[in-house]
Amino acid sequence: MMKGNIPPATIERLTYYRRHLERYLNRSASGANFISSGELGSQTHLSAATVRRDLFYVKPGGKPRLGYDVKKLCLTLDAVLGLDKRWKVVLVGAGNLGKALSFYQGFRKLGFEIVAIFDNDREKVGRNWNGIKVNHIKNIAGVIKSGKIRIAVLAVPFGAAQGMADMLTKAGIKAILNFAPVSVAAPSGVFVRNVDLSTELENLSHFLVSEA
Amino acid sequence: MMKGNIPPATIERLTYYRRHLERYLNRSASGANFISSGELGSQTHLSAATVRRDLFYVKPGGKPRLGYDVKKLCLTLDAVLGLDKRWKVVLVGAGNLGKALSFYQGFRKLGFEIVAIFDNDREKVGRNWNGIKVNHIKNIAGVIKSGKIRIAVLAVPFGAAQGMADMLTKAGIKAILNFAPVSVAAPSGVFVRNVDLSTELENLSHFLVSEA
DNA sequence: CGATGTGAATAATTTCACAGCG
DNA sequence: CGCTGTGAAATTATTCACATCG
Repeated sequence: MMKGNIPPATIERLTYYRRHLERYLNRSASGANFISSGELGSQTHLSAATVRRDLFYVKPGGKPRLGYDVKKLCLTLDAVLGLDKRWKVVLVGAGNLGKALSFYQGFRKLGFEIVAIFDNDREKVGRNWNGIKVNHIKNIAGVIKSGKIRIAVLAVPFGAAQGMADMLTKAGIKAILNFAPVSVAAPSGVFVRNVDLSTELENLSHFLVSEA
Repeated sequence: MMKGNIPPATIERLTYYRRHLERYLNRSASGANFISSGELGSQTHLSAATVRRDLFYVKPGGKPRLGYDVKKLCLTLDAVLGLDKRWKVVLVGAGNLGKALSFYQGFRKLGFEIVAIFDNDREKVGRNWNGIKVNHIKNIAGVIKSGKIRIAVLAVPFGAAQGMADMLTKAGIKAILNFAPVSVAAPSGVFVRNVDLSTELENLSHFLVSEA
């Protein structure tokens, strides 16, 4: 791999580019198909300069007057984003959000497969969601270790998040996507990404009150 | 209001601070209760310098040797973030994600109330979720206008997102939280926030492949 | 003192602008 | 030509460091 260091802001946009390029691939099965930084920018609502600067980090091999070979660019982005592999994922928390995530089609298409779901509520244990049985949390370390699973999605309440994150890292998890409304900490070497749905709404209301 | 211009990165963190302060408020009902930038920083996994710089934008009125009056700080943040008001929200898309969002407790607590849910699937129209009947999409403009609703949450598939966003802005929506895996555009004066669950996972896999 | 508030320094990100290639 | 690739400039964000206040 060894890709130098790509800024986080760029990584985030690379995933957008990849998704929009997918449409291109689907539309024309024909051989050579090129896209310019300007076109990709207008599709993603970003400037051509931003697109070129971002792609610069991954050595996209664009051609003057033509742009980027879409198929080749996708392969390059997949390698950078780790989408050329399949990833087993455990989901912790079988509430409404956990359920939505377990049924979310987008994950599997990108190579992320939820292989186990855990909760501490005996009421929920044993239910079958999208082909996966909800398992009791006490079994999680065993499943992670025997399956050599490195990615976890956390969809548990505020108070339970940090404790679960600790349990996950102890069991060998290396990357956590946390949906609890509290940012969780992890030892270095473990990557945590916090997504807070309420925060996102608050951004909107701040915009509305700062207008006028 | 008129708060000067607060950087987007700071706004995002202000919402975190607010959430963590909530715990403080709940724990001690006693009168004066102060928190320092250092304490707040260690709770949120940020540096004291970042906390002070962020709060600087909202004139928090901290006291040397003591820190910030928690109750007063909450009120200040609420005003900046628009949490001292109640916001009516429409939800578009009654799939699994839409369902999780409609049952999500966090929104209502912050003053965001989902008052209507829309879908174009006749199969789903009429169902009752958390006290709200799923309505047909054809009625959305009327509901938005008569309710003077300004915030919408979009949880529809890729292909439907931009069209729906256009319909929403035409009906008077001023802020959109978009969960579709495509960023949508809107005229200036309308604020769009894109949240892509797949993107978040891709950040994790990039981290895992860039290690080693 | 030990905390805030805040200029100033540093770092990161975005944007510009243009040489050079096919 | 019209595009990429890429230094350099501009902007934005973070961190430092310290005067100041209760």
